[in-house]
Amino acid sequence: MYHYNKNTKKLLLQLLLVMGDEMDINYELYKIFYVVATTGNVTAAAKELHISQPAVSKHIRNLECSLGGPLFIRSNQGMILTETGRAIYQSIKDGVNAFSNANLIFSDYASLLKGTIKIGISTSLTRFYLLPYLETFHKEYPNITILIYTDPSAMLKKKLQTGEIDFLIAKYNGPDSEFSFHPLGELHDIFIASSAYDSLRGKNLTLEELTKYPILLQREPSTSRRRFDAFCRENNVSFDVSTYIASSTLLEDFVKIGFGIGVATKEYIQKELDQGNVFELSVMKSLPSISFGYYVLKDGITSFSVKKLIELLEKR
Amino acid sequence: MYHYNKNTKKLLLQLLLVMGDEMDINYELYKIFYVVATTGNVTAAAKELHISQPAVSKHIRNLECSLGGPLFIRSNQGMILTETGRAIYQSIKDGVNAFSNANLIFSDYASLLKGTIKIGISTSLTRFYLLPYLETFHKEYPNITILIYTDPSAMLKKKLQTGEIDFLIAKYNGPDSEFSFHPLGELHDIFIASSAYDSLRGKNLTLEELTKYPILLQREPSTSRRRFDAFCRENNVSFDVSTYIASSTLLEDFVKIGFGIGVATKEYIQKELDQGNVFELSVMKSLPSISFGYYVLKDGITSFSVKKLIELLEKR
DNA sequence: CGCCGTTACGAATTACGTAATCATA
DNA sequence: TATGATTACGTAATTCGTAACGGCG
Repeated sequence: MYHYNKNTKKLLLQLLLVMGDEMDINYELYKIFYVVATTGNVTAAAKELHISQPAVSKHIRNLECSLGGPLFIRSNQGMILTETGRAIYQSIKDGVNAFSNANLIFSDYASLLKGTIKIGISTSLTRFYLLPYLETFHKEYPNITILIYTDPSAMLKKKLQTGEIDFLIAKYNGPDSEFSFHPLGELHDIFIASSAYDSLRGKNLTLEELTKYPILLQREPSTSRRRFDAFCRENNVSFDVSTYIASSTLLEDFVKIGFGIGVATKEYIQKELDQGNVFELSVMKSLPSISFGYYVLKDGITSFSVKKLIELLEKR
Repeated sequence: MYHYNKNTKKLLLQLLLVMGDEMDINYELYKIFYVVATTGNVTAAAKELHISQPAVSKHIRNLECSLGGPLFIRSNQGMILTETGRAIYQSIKDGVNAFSNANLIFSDYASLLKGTIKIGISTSLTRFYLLPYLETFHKEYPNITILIYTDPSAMLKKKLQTGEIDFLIAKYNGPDSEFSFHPLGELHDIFIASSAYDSLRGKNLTLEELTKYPILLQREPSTSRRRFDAFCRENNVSFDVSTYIASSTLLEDFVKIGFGIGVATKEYIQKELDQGNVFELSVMKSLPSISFGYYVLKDGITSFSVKKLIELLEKR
């Protein structure tokens, strides 16, 4: 009744392996089985599967041969499950549902109903640049989890390498072999002072003149610091750095109470400038502007949600 | 990065159907995905799947194309699941397990660790014939459920037609279009009497002589009764049927208390004969013997367990 | 150079659909 | 005769494996 002329090779393998993982049966056949079992009808199943009736018939036969026994009782009224067929039906249904579920989950991710974005970015850049984008993004995709990592940029690059974060927003740091950089904007370092230095307000100063005043810099060996040092060397000036400050907000505070002249990123302290707590010194040779943007791994495989957020960032 | 050059036709269909049942993805690809995800390694997966490395690689690519997004991050160290890949992994694992489970269940049935046998058979035939076989069978396959249906044979044949029972053990009833009959043995109807008729013991009687005595027959319009009537017609004798008895055991009881001469199947009452409660009358013209055996539907699709039991019955 | 994944391509298999066949109500 | 399953068979598509390639430590 059953023609075991097929799968001879596979059956041999199976025998040689002495009960393999039972994964050797073509899963497509289970799909066909499921549809035929639920419809009880090869014709209807064929329609549902978008293949011809004989194809379905043959698939069922193949499954029965692969397993080694009948699953359906054929009649001119349709296909009725045998006892064995009924016995395996539930498991196969479970399998089909599980696969459908996998599909749905994938769809959730693809349609941004689910997902996680891990961003490496400094708090300053977050406040100045990222926050409004996150607000927009979160409004549209409220179920995407966003994680912000604020380690120093050197560590963030390591995390980007290892995949701990999806991408990194930071200042441009020269060409790189394993990351690709995409600019998003420009930052400008400026000299700032408080009312204690009101005499300097409005004056167009030279760098030499500035060196007469105490300068406040960030302590941390950041790229900003290195750039400032390079700037000084290039212009043959040397500042009397009175104090190194740990954080940029603290630096603002020191400037405000008149401790000295600070070097800060204009965009980060725009609010302070607007409020008049500090003012920008007019210097003839301005500090070089620096580009910031996002870094991603060069292979560029990113999740749907990351793609979408980056798309949003690049839109403007 | 992804080449959507494949499945164009299927994708079109999917679009036209506006979110189909999500069954359109080749389930084989899920199997491949599962193995690659668990091994984290295309090479190892290829070995496990008994196909070549490039084949696995291409399958994974096809799955990613079918779904519409990446599932793995490729590296020269192996394959790492993306967030989305991790998200669907569990469901796919569930599906694979469900299908494996279906396989195991099938194996249980094929190896007779599970199963049900529904037999139609009279109580007499059960006691006389079937019981020892069932004992043997049950000893070897204790987990097979055996159900005995003892309706009249006409109803049992209907149940066999509808599939309510797997096969039917009964006396031969002439050729049949939808059942096939396989003989298992012979039954012999005899005339019996108790000590009240001791005068007849040892005598070689003619049928005419027998007609002088009251005859006890089964009331129910069984095939046995019809055969007996036919026998009488053929031999031009007419019995004075004093009493019709409902059941064969009751008939024995009536014979035992000397109510008359009974017609019974020798094999069924062998114990009574051995115990000397009743004796067989020696009649010159003996009642015709009748074959009994099992009936199955002509298409002959039976479960593993039914096959095995029938095999046992036919062995001797 | 070895490991691992991908691409290319020709050969073999398979899956498919059309048409014909069978069986039953 | 109509419905539904199976068989036959030629075609078309897919799958597979071999070989070659590319990146990385």
